[in-house]
Amino acid sequence: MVVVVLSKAGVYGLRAATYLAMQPSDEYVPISNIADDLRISFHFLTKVLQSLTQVNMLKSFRGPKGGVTFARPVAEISVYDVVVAIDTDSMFRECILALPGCSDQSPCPLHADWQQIRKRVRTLFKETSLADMAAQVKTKKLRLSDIGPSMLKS
Amino acid sequence: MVVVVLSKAGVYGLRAATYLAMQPSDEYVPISNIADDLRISFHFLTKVLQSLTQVNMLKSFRGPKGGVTFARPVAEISVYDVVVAIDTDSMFRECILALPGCSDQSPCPLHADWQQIRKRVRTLFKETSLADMAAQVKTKKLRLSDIGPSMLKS
DNA sequence: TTAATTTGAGACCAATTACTCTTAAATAGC
DNA sequence: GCTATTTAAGAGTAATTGGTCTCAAATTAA
Ligand code: FES
Ligand code: FES
Repeated sequence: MVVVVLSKAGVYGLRAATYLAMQPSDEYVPISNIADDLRISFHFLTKVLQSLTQVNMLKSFRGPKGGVTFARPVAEISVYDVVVAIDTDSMFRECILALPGCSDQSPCPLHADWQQIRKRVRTLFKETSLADMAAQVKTKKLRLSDIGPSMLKS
Repeated sequence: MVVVVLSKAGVYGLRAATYLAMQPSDEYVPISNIADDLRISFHFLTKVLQSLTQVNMLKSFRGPKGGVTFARPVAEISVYDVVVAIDTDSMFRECILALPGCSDQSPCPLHADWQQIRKRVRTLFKETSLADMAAQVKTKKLRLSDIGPSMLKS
């Protein structure tokens, strides 16, 4: 596929990051907890979250009482950071017609309009922090898994 | 992949449809011509364009002097029509976090914003006709293949 | 020190998407 | 009728993505 806003890995990563942002910031949370609560495959999620630890967004700790936690305040981490770490930023750079060298200098017939739209997506992702995401889920009881609003462990 | 604006098939279909919209509307154009000019695999493009003939957007004709041509005026066919015929409209319906049942009634934390953005994409696609696309390429000499502006057969 | 718990790394398998190839059917022109 | 040209249909293959599994390494606690 060519013009992809989010891959499955990106989706799982974002959901997990939001979930983790809802937890006390000083505790390591086992990936198995996240996977269980969000109904995501534990092994797959482990691999996805590794791309976040590799860019030092998460820190991890092995062994009993281990898990993952954010390396910096969730108010300072944006959806964009998460998505790009997992899926790269190609969606924000590449031509919607998949022509090489998307730019204002060599535009395709949709370039001007697509440019605007993807800028909006970028702005949305950049201006939404994981703290915002977590707050939405908590205060407005929005859903983060397929099991309805806040059947999460509360 | 989960949130996909355009698949490769969708991209090829759109490029080919735009190319075809640049040709005289009363002639059948062989798919091999389109494939050659746009540097797309002939067999793959054939299959992609079949989804357009199957929804009666294109009509086709076999044999010598055969090919494909639009079944109605290109001013009346939108980018949206082409994209949906090839890729379905799932991008305009499904949750960006891939949660089941995207709607204002059971929103995820990104729903309100994502709703707006995909509505814009939808509007762009719906309001851009293939005649518009063709005119852009012709009058502004924008590119439609990877070989620079209008090295198409002119 | 041993056993249990947890992430890390990567091999492996499955599913989906992208692409190719072969054969058939329709049509034109000789 | 015969041959060449073209789309139709679909089987088959390759590449990418999604997902599983195994084993190693780190850490805790008994
Ligand atoms: S979106 Fe096509 S060239 Fe930029
Ligand atoms: S975009 Fe997530 S519920 Fe609509």
